[in-house]
Amino acid sequence: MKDIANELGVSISTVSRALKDHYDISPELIVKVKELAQKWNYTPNPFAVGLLKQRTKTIGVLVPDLVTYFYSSIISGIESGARERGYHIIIKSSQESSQKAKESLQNLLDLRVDGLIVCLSQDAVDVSDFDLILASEIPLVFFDRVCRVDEFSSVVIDNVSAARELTVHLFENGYRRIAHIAGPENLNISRERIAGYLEGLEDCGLSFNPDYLVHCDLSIDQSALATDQLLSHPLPPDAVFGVNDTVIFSAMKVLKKKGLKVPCDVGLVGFTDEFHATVVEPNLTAIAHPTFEIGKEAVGLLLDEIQAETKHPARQVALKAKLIVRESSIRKRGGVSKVSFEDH
Amino acid sequence: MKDIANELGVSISTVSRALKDHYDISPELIVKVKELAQKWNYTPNPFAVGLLKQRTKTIGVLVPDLVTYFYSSIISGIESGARERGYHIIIKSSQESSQKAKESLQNLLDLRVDGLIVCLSQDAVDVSDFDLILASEIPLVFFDRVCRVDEFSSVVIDNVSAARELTVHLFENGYRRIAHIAGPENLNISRERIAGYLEGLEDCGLSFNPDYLVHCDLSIDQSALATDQLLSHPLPPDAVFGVNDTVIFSAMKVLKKKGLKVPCDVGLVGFTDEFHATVVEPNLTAIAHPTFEIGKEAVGLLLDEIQAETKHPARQVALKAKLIVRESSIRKRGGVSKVSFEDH
DNA sequence: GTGAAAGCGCTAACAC
DNA sequence: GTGTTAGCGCTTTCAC
Repeated sequence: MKDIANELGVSISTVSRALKDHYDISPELIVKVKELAQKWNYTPNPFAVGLLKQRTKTIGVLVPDLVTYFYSSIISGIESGARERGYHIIIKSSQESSQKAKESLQNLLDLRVDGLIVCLSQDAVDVSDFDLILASEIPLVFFDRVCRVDEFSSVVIDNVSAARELTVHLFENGYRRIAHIAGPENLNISRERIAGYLEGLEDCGLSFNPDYLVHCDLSIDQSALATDQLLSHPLPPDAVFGVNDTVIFSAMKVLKKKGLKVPCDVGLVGFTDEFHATVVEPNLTAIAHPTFEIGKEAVGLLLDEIQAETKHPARQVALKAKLIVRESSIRKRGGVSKVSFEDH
Repeated sequence: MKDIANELGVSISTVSRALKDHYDISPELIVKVKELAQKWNYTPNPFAVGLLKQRTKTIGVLVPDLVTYFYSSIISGIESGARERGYHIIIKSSQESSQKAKESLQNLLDLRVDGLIVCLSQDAVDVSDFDLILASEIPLVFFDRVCRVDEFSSVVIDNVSAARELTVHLFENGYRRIAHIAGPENLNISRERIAGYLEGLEDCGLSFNPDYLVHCDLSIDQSALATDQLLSHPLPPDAVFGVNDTVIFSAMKVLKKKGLKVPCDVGLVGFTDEFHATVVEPNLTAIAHPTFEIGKEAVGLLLDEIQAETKHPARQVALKAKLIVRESSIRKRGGVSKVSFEDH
């Protein structure tokens, strides 16, 4: 910029104004300045601008894990939305640890991002970490695993009604002993899906058997253990509804190993994203998350808050999740399993 | 910082020095300053530092797509390596378009990142976009899909020997008409895997049949078409080696739909990452990419270049890829298919 | 051992 | 219409 000013024999501020089409700079000068800027491919130094304006056009994204399809596709939505509105994203993974989450959050604050999009880590119990954010007045939007929804905006899916729908779906397909492998109780997604499961049972006139509700920490190993536990029951369940992907795939492996057939002996449904569900055999009946949209919506809410003149109240957006019926919950005509046979 | 100086009745520069344990600041002062900084949770403004030092502790990552496991797991490796060394990552997706890649690259340069990690988009033909980077002297490391390896460092796997190994593996399992669905020829990965395929055929004393080498653009639809084309051959192949994940999964679906059994009628192998391969049925024999390590290695090379006093020459790291033998290429004992039967 | 001052690149209020 | 100046937050040379 200085060079341009020198070259054209004008002052730096004139150049600055010319570059932003300020109303009272002579048109010829504007053209000349812009040509030169182009030629020397000048781009404004974001640090200088950031220092001056206290904004960075950058948003921080904190997810529990980068590898899982669920998160990577949400990130894809975030990236796409951010790009459209001229923002950049800095990504951090908490690796499901609230300790690392805290550090990353601090990092992002230190970097002076304009806003944050966060999904809680699995072990997030003490959510007071977010006091810091509240104090700093940096807009934050949670997605999926949320907390303090009165204070921060969030994007979720309607877990309760989706879980209810899944449960009723299993009932309608002849399953009567419907079990649920739930996630950690500190997470809203676990609690809400349990609630929906219970509502679903009630809708169907089934009584709740506490033995059929087991918890696990969402790891492959623990899910396998949970499945084992269910199967070792004197009257084992004839259907399992899993809180998420990992749990369901793990359960499926255990069932196969024991020689139990899905959907014949045991029906299987879960919350999952679109990709995996169609790759396993049998294809999985599941609540499909609109992952890309979750990302888009989250970044939309966030940028609205960032660009708002006055402080927004927290908003909560619940996206519609869809039950996709595939093979794992539909007993083939005439293919009544021994388990369900005993039952009828 | 100003507040701390005022509070303690010293100058700003003293505070600055105290915070970095400068040798000739009195120890008591250092303690006091640090306490206050802690209390008011002061963190240096990265814009001010960036402006002054012309470095940002930020690296830009440009990938063809964020959703695919291959890329998301590499990003995970990058994030992890960057975190360890105190760097942050800004992520951009080119969505496989070289036009978008160019824009993103420009964005990242504008942001004054300290370095770049890039994987070419599928249609990258004109690699002169990178002249810009060379001119700007910002370190750049390519991974997987690379170009201009004399000018930029890169992290790849040894595609030629891996493809060769795959081909020989098929031969050893009784397959004789081995086809290859290749990717776009502008990509090094396609060319190298074709080369390995040809070497493998030669090793086995098989002659190369040009009909058995088809190209596709890596999309699901085109892979399906390519598979159809191979199957419609008067003497269709008894094994298919696919250039990557998508191609193989697509081929598998087509084969299933036509009622052909894998591995019995047609053997199937490919280049893939670890997750999907064990989820499909039959499990896929494949060259496993050490994705996390690719990311780690790339960020390692990059940070070495960033932190080097003098300009490094470009380095090329080739990681060992491993053949993981699973079900899709092993004919069951006695289970000779009609196709292979004709052949023997 | 500590302070004053310049300057990193840019903008905007205020001059003229 | 255009130039001058102050200042965003910080580091560092030079002075004392």
